[in-house]
Amino acid sequence: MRATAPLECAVSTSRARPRAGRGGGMAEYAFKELEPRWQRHWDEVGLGKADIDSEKPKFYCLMMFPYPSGDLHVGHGRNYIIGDTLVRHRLMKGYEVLSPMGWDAFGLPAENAAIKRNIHPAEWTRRNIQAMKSQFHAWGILYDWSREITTCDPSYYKWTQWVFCRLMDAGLIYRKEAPVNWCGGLCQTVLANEQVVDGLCERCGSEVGKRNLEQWFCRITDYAQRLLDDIERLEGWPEQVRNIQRAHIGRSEGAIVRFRVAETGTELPCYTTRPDTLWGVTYFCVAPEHPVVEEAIARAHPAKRAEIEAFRERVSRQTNVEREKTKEGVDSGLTVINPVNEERVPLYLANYVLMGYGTGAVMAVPAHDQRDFEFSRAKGLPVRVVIQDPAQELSAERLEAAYEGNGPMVDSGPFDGTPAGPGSEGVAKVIDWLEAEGKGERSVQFRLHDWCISRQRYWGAPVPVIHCPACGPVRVPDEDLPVLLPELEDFRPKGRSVLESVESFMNTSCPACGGAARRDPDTLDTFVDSSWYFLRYPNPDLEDRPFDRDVVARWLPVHQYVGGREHARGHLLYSRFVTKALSDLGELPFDEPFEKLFCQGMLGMMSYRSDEKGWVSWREIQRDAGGNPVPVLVDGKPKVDDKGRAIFLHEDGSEVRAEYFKMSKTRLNIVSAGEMGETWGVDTQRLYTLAVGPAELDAEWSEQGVVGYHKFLRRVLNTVSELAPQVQDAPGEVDADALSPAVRDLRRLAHQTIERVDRGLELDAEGNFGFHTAIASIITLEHGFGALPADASPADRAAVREALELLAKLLAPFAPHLAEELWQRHLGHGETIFRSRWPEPDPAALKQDTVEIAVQIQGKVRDRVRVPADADEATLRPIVLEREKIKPALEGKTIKKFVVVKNRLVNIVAV
RNA sequence: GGGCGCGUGGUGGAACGGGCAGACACAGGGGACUUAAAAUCCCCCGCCUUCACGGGCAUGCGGGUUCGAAUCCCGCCGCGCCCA
Repeated sequence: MRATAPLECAVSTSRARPRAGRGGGMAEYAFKELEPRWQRHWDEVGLGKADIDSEKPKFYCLMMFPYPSGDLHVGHGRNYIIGDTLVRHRLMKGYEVLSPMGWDAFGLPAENAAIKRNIHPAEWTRRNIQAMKSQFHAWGILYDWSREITTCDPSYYKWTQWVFCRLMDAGLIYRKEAPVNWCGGLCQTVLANEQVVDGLCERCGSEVGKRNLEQWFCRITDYAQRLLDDIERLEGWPEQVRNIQRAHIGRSEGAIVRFRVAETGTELPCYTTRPDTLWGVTYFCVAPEHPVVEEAIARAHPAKRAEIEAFRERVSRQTNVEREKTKEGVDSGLTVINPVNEERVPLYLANYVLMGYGTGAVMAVPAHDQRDFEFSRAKGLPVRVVIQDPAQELSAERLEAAYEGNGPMVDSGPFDGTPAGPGSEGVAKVIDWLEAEGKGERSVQFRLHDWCISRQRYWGAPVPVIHCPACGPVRVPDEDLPVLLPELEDFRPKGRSVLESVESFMNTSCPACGGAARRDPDTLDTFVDSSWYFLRYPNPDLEDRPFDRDVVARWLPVHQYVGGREHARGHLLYSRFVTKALSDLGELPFDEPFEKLFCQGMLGMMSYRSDEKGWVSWREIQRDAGGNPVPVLVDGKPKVDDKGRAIFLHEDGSEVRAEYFKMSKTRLNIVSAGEMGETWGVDTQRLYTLAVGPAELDAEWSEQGVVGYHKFLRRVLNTVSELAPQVQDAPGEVDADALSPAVRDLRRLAHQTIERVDRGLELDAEGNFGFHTAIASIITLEHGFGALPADASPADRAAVREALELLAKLLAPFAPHLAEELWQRHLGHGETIFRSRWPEPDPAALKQDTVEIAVQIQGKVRDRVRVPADADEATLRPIVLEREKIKPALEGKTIKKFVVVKNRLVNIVAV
């Protein structure tokens, strides 16, 4: 693309501006000095403080609060840098901004780390909070620290317990014995499904087994339909996260069909989404844990009995993932009667049937379900086709895979010929018929399970319940909250609840009858802590309530939530649920917590590994002058290993292979936040973090890239420090009509940049920000400045001054320290730039007299021509047709069409 | 296997509702300044072709709609994510 116009005048081509050399007045970019200086200044003027009673429009910007886990690397920074960029932009736009921060300080990571280091979790947590807080400060992130929340603080978890009590009052809390994921390794505790990855513990990597425990559950399934329906309202959420939630809730429609055991008459209700295939049932499966298995054992011959028991025992040790993969089963010896045709089919125990889903019993239709098909082939069970493929005749003998498509029903009694298939009319008709015949009924099922909220660990909020021998479980009265977590020396897991062995904690009296009673020894899942924390920030000091209804009504739902995609199922779903439950209880006047959500991608970096040394630091790799790793060459080509990974040289001469990963300590591919700030400054980090690529995508951190943005900031400083003194005495108002052409161009560019930056700082239609394009446009603006002639007119000086101020303001959300330095030190303002007014583009400044348009013939660009702005066909036609590149090409042809796209192009169609 | 999404230079990526493809940056090349280096500044940089002016081909591949397609539609191929 060509430059807008060749600029003859001195201002606005960089070429014309003599750059000062060393000692020639070039300002030193002393980021180490100026960054802390302005951070102190912002503290002093209380820039991060929110006035909760302000009348101004409000912006509640929330960044997911972290586990206080220790050192931060630049990859961690992305979340907070994105949030703070928005915060500073909205501040300048005149919003009252609430930007709080806190600590998700309870939970396994804190406890495991504390055990490993042999210090108390409270102390470990306190230190980490200290370290992280000062890092946030050093990053220049504005928080209202007077609203800081720490979930392990009794003044906070008192209200977490209060939330539990409200849910309990609402009948949403219950106890049940349930097989739960049990980490037998370091954690020694129950894990949520989200914490089990590929059958291994997410935290410690140990194998996860099964255990039956009496647990506290929360009836989130009561809200499944609403949680699903209201996803439609979350228009400010990424579509991907909405999809994950829809899938996780997993609504399906079908029927419960009443099968029964032929030998004993026991009812075996079974849920199916495909009642149209009922006539194709050739066997029946139950989970090995199903109660009916006891009947089978009781009636079986001894050999059979042993087989069943062995199978059940073996499956009990399998993880759910294994169970779904392997598809094993054993005949129970019993048979089951299919209510639609009174046929008797064999009853199997199958490992892939899980007790937790539906009724733990499934009908098997090998012809129309692939899983059943595979199982039937393995066991030699019959196959019966009951839906015909309209494309080709299916027969049970020749079938090579289940047919799961649509077609007419066959061999299905009264339904022969009915169109059937997933979600078809046949399904609906069969359900109506089942209901009419009393053989079953319509049913909606969800994949979502109730939320297990109890943990057998120490580092959590105690469950505020007292077990009384006379009254049963009684919740602790509100006035007795909090139930304090006792201070323990030894809090290591011992295979049961840690608190159970603390007699002084356990022994208490029943709040109902006053008799001797025992406390509940479990602690709450940390997802409970974080399911309501956003309600506390606007009123963190309330002592008699968790939040003030009127205050949260004014400030919530959170206007912009920023955080990682990994919380799509857990935290975000639980927060939505708790908000709805509290809303139903009349505690809240809204039922969705987060209006808009943005999920940033992760930052990664090349990591290097050798066979002998394992992972090595990226710092130890040999590099060329440009800072690029030197590839090992074989026959002049870069050497790669069998997986195509490039080979480089370690500083000791050994070969290492490169692989890209998200930043992690184990792979040594991290850049620590502190080191980054030391070397390049936090403005450089902030700018690079946002410029490196679209914020919603993962991106690769590179040292060379960092340097590029550092140089840009230095260039900005030079430009402003050189030009500002020359326009100090310029008139305050810009006389737009008196500008030289070059300055007019500069002014137009500056005002265009306002539009571009504003656009990048608002969510677009796809739910993404455009930080990187906003920064690109600021760079373009900087390129637009040139040297100012000594005899420049007052009007030109005023416009250059305006453009310099715009440059500083537009840069402010991204590189706040440097922008403040430019604003106060170089442009001579007495108050922080963040209390100056964010600029509005001037429509007059944006206007152009002439524009360059493309001239196409048959859709191919043949010429470019400068024409008056907004010219119509009548004006353009004579200009274009006389062009020396166009005229000959149309010789002897008739123009059939003359398409004009205003200010962009004309397209001539001629034959 | 199902659902969703994505394929643009050496690289990350721009292209606002179909309208000049490659903004901006990194990497690379050349030059200025300098005793030299660093720093800084300037120029070039999709592919092919041409001494040059220019021309041809280009947004994974093949079709279609349109005056005009990276963008819309259909079919392939490849990748990613989520759920199995």
